[in-house]
Amino acid sequence: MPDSARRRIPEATVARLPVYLRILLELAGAKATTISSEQLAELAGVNAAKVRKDLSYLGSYGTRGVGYDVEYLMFQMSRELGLNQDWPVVIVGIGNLGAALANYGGFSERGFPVAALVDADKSKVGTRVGALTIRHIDELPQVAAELGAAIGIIATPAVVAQEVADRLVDAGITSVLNFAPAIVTVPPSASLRKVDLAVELQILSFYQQRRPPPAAESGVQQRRRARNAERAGAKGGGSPGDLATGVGTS
Amino acid sequence: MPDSARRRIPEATVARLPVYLRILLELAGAKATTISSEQLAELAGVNAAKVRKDLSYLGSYGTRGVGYDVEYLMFQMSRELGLNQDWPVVIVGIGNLGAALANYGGFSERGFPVAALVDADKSKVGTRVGALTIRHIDELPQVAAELGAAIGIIATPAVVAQEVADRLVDAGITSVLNFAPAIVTVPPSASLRKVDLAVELQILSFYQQRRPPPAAESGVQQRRRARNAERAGAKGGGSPGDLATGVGTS
DNA sequence: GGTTGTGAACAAATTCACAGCG
DNA sequence: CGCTGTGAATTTGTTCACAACC
Repeated sequence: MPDSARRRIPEATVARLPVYLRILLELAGAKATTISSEQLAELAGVNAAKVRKDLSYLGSYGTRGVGYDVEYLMFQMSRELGLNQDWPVVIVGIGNLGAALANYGGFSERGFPVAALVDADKSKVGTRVGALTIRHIDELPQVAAELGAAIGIIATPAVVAQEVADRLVDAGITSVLNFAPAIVTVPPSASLRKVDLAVELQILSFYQQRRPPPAAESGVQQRRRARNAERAGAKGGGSPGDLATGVGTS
Repeated sequence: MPDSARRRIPEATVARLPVYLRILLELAGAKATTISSEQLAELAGVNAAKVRKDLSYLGSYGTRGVGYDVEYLMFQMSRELGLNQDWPVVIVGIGNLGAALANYGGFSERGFPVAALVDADKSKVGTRVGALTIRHIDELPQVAAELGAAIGIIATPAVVAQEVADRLVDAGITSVLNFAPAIVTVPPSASLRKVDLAVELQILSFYQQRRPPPAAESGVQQRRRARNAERAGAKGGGSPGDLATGVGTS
């Protein structure tokens, strides 16, 4: 199959690719060279058929009887996800959450350097958080342009979330991650995702009282408890016996 | 339809109920007495048919030709979600994120008081964060028992996330919200949800380069740009023009 | 033998469209 | 007339199961 001629990748698959990628990264660090769909499924907490279907949307990058080459799969997946380049991020609203996100190393590590902090509160402007100085939200267009930022994070109170989203879009930002507990919309030309912490707890509350959920969201296979599935060896330089501590179960 | 005889509520619906509930809360604060599925859909950023289907799983609480009674719907929904009572929460891992979550008022406000903070780092134990003193993770069973905590939040580094989950479950906690970028599993008797911040950004990165996503996750209707969809009419006592923009909130 | 890639079966979720009721 | 509640149609996502291939 040539490099082109690819189907449109389903949304559900797109949401899982980053999880696979993180696992591949760990595998590569553990010197694994290949991995089977069965093993990857185990580590990702999903079904093996799903892994194969998901990966097939990227192309036919596996080898029958062998599995997938870890490095090559990582490369293709990163490319598909657009993670060859860094995507600088602007955080709007430097309260508790905004400041924590600014200090959170996990973003830069994974290719999303926090490049600017912005707030509407003039008493905060000029203050430093980590290595960055907070700037005023009115400067958003300049700030975004300077950095070539494409992603904005909203960590403001709910009441101003929509206004902030509008200003982000006006400043040329096309991807928005909203942490404010409010419904926010962006034009079709931009993308939006949201994380509502209290909503997550409320969902848990529902299942707290009744039976547990059907299958625990996007992860967790009940049979075969993954448990110490950490360090996944696979055949490669690494110690060859320790993959998943229970891969070929059941 | 009597009070019993209810279908099993689909997972996708459960995930949206808290969003509706938040909107109803704002509406009630703005003195709205009734709301139609059309208006609620607008405010929630979803399709009206979906709202009606979702609400129908709770029972037949609407009035044809009129809409839903805001207070009554709130009551039924809270009951269904198990939000009549508070659910004390234990946060494990008081780093940047854990501390921010501890200080985040949004949890207590919505019925999830942060009741205890726990960390493995002895130099942190005894330290205060807000009104709480950090305790050692070895005390988890006692802490959980003291508070009757049912929900645990994992805000630790990825490597210890599974171990922490195990200890939470052993301590009698049956709902876990995982912020660590690692796959964690819990026994079928417990529930699990996860929030992976970097994964969210990576998903956005995918849509950044290509066309925008099919319909922007669980919100946003492209047609009828919600925008100033604020003020959801609704016949009620309150000044009928001021609903959103700063609903009852503080 | 082992493992992928995928068509086909199945299941879940969404949307349509309209009867039924206030 | 307006709006709910819901069967039916459609779309999306998951899982099975097996031929193809290394």
